[in-house]
Amino acid sequence: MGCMTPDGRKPRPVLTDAAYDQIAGFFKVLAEPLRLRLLNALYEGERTVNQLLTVTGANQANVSKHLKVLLEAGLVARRKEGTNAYYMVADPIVFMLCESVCDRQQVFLEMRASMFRENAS
Amino acid sequence: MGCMTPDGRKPRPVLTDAAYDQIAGFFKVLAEPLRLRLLNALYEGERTVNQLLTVTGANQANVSKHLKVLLEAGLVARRKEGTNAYYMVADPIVFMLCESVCDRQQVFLEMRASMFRENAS
DNA sequence: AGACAATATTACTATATAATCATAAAGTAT
DNA sequence: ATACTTTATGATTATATAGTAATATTGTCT
Repeated sequence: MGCMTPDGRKPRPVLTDAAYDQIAGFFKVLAEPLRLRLLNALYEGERTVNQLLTVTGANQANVSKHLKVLLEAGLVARRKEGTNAYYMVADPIVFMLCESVCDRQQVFLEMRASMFRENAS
Repeated sequence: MGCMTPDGRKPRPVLTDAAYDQIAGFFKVLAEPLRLRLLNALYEGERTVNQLLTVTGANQANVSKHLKVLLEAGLVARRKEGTNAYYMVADPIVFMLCESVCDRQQVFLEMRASMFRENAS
C-alpha cells in the first residue's frame, strides 16, 4: 500500500502509529548533514572509513557512528577486508530522494532570487 | 544541478556545507511522526486546526507548533477565515517522498516476513 | 609476543527539540 | 465592554543525539 499520492487514484492511506514512526525514523536518518556527505562520498563506489575521513574531514569516531546508523537503516552495506571496512551505498532510493529535494531547494533558491530581483527593481 | 543520481549521467554532485544543511533540514521536517500524520490528514484537502486536533488526537499547542514548522518549510499553506486557520498541502513532493519510503518499508517488511518463513521452515 | 594500523565502542558533554501547561492574541457574538 | 472561540506563543521539562576523547577490538607485520 503506497503511502500518499496526489492523483486521487489511491485511497487516503491509513497508517498505524508504528508506520508513522518507521517512516519518520527513515527520514531522520537522512536528516543529518554528515550522513548526507558520507552518502555523497559513496556516490561513485565503495570507500574505506579512512577515505571517508579524509573526504569529509570529520572525526573518526563520529564517522564510524554515522556509518553505523546508515548501515542499520539499510542505506549502506559494509565489506571487511583485513583491517579495512569498505562501505557502499546499498539502496539507490537515497539518490532519488536527495535529487528530488535538491531540485526542490533549487526551485526555492530561484524563487528567492526572483523575489530579490523584483524587490530591487 | 540535481543532487545525486545512480545512472552516472550526472557528475558527482559537489555541494556546499550550507547545501547539506539545507537538505538535511528538509528531511528533518519530515522526520516527525506527528508532522507526517498532519500531512496525511491534509491529504484530501484543507483542514482547520481544530479538525486536525480531532483527527490526530494531539495537543493543541503541539499541533500549532508542528504546523508552523511545516509552514516555514513551505510544505503547507495557511488560509485564515475568521478565527479559523485552514491549512493545506502546498508542495506535492511530500506525497512522492512518503510514497517512496512507504514502498521501501513495505519491501523491508516483506523481506523480514520471508526471512521469518525461512527460519520457521 | 609486541608494535602498529584501522575501525568500533564507551563515556561524557552540549545542544536541539518534542510535549505540555499557561497565557496571549485575534476574531466573533451578546 | 464582556464572554467565548480559535489559534499562536512563551516557559519549562524531558529526551534524544551529535561531537569528542579515550579506550577496546580486530587484523597485520616483524
